[in-house]
Amino acid sequence: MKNKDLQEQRMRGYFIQATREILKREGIKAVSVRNIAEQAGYSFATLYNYFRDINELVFHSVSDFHEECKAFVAEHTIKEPRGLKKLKASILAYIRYFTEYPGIFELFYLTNGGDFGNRQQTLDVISHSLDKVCEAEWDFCVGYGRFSETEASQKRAQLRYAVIGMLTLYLNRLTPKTYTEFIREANQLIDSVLGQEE
Amino acid sequence: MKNKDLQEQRMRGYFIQATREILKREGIKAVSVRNIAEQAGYSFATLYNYFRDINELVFHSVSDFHEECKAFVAEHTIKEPRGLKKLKASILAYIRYFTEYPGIFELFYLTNGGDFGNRQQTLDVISHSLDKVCEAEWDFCVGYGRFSETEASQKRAQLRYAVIGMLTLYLNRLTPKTYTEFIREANQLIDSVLGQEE
DNA sequence: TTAAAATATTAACAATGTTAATTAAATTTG
DNA sequence: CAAATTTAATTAACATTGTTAATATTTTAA
Repeated sequence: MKNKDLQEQRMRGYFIQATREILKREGIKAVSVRNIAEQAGYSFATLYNYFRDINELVFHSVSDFHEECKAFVAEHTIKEPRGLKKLKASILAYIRYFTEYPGIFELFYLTNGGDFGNRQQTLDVISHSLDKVCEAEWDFCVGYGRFSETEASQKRAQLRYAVIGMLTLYLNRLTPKTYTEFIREANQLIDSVLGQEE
Repeated sequence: MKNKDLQEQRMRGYFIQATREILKREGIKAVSVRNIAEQAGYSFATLYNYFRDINELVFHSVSDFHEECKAFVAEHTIKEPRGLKKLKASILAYIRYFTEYPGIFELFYLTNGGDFGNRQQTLDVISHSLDKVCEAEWDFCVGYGRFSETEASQKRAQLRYAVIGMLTLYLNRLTPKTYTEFIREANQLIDSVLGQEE
């Protein structure tokens, strides 16, 4: 029965891939059972043979996007010198990823997910998304004494929450009104938490 | 034609009131044209004689809830000594208001409002909601030299964003998992930003 | 090749927001 | 005060949503 599993996985993959594309391209409001199925090349009812409901499908994408985000940040900070500089650049790249794909931010933080499949695992991925992305750099900074352990953990928490708050207000409430202004505000915030590099 | 206006305002009031009640009681997912109309005692189509669409109705509640929130905070911090103590208590009360009425948090920060009526005004009310609630206490702290102007504005920004981020993760992503834990985390965050009271 | 099982599709339902057509109410006018 | 007209409220209808039940089709087994 190996073929069976393989085929089933393939089928699931088609729907997952379709969902990812729609999410990234048009955001969550464009995701519908019929939309996904069409993009996958099947009838909308077929979807229910492979997924319990549309939420399972949507939230399955979370881990994938988290990996993509990590790669995005790594790529855009590769030539930064390790330490505070790279830490700050990573946070800015994280912010930039979500401004480029606001639909993914919506999925991660704003979508009402009272009822999604892998619950706890998915929730954890989301909640510590920024922490994970910056993990190595935090360790590095603590390693060479830039921050104490408790200092680091305080600042990490401040940034974890503040970055989500900033993105929420900007992407969802248009505050600040322009991207330039928003990025300036983000820089100020990060500087004021991490301290100016000297 | 004074009666006309009066009657129209009354009618609008019935629908607005109904919307407020549903939002507070059951959150935004329970808000529907037919639901509102039933609670208001009219047919669902009547609603369209007084509001362009359901969004106008929903977002009209924002200012009201902001006032209510301010009153809530004032009431719950009335016996705190002015200054840092009262500032911190105000932020905690603000947080508590939204944990008691998560539907209102959803309305303020999480609902996709690409298209609501009084746009800019409503957006500003939301974005500076915490700032407004704490305005007097910030001024007081700056007044007696506890913080410099720039210090205050940095910390104010940090808290503005971080509080929204915390509430988002707690109410929408169940992190931390318990209310007790969440409040502990909130206290830590506020202390680490404002500095311990000595 | 035919019988059985698995899988995909169409049809149907309930709920959503919104608009058009229709009925009821209020107001103005003779 | 009664009839005509304007205003307001309701019912009907449509397009979209997620989901399930009933069919049609394809694949597998004998």
